Amino acid sequence: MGNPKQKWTAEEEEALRAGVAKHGTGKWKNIQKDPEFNHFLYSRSNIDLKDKWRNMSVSANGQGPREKSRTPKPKAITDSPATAAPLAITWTPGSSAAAVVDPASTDVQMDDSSKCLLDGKTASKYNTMIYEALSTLKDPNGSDTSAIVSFIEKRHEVPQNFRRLLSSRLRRLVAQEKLEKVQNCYRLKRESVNGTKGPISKPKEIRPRISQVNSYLGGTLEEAAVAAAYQVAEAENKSFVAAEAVKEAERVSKMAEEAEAFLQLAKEIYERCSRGEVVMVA
DNA sequence: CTTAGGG
DNA sequence: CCCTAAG
Repeated sequence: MGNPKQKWTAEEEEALRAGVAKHGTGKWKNIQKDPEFNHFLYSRSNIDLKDKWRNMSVSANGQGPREKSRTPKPKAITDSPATAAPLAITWTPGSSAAAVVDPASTDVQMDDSSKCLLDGKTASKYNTMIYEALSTLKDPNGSDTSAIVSFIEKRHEVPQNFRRLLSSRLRRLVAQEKLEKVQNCYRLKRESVNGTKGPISKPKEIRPRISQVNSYLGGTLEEAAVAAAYQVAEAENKSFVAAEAVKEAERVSKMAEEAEAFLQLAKEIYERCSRGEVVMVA
């Protein structure tokens, strides 16, 4: 849950620079796959590397306009790592502008401003769709890409090339150990505090919330009806998930009861022993 | 599926 | 980060 925004760490940037130095510009997939860098870049895709390198380059150019001789993307393979892109930047979704961060400060901080509420929900719309599909399909062996695609297509508007996007997303989620891949099937994996700095995964509270039928404001009545149908389906899905959670809670509380009963038994045995009685335990 | 570039 | 167009 710590990666709706996924800020780049200093380690990742270093690995990217070293990777470019080793493989050259444009070999993003190789860099990502390289075992030497994969340790830092496993949660990034080749496309992410490309975007990041572009951002670092513009940042470097923007800072020192007077010195343009230092080309940040050398085609030639350089022996020495860390040739360019000295500054760290933060990527902003809405605009092409990038905020420059003080290079002196180690950006190993976390936003304690705690966007806890937005945290999980702000995740790429596609990730939540995937979780929705997997938690509903509940296939013990996992669901393959086709099953997931067809499920999502029933409730959300998706682009034409959605299948391709979906598979990339799935692969990345597997890499982040958020999902489990069996053969060609993907299964929902238990929430674990993975390598990325995620504080403590708070149990997501399940509250069926009636959201507005937006995105269809300017549409026809029919479109609104379709949207409403989607939301009904989604609500049903959520109540199903909620039911599962209740079952789990009941199971836990039953365990607690048994534990307490056992504790009572132990007490009694202790009492009788201290009175000198001989206690036989069957 | 991978890159490149625009949004 | 998402999307689209090409190899």
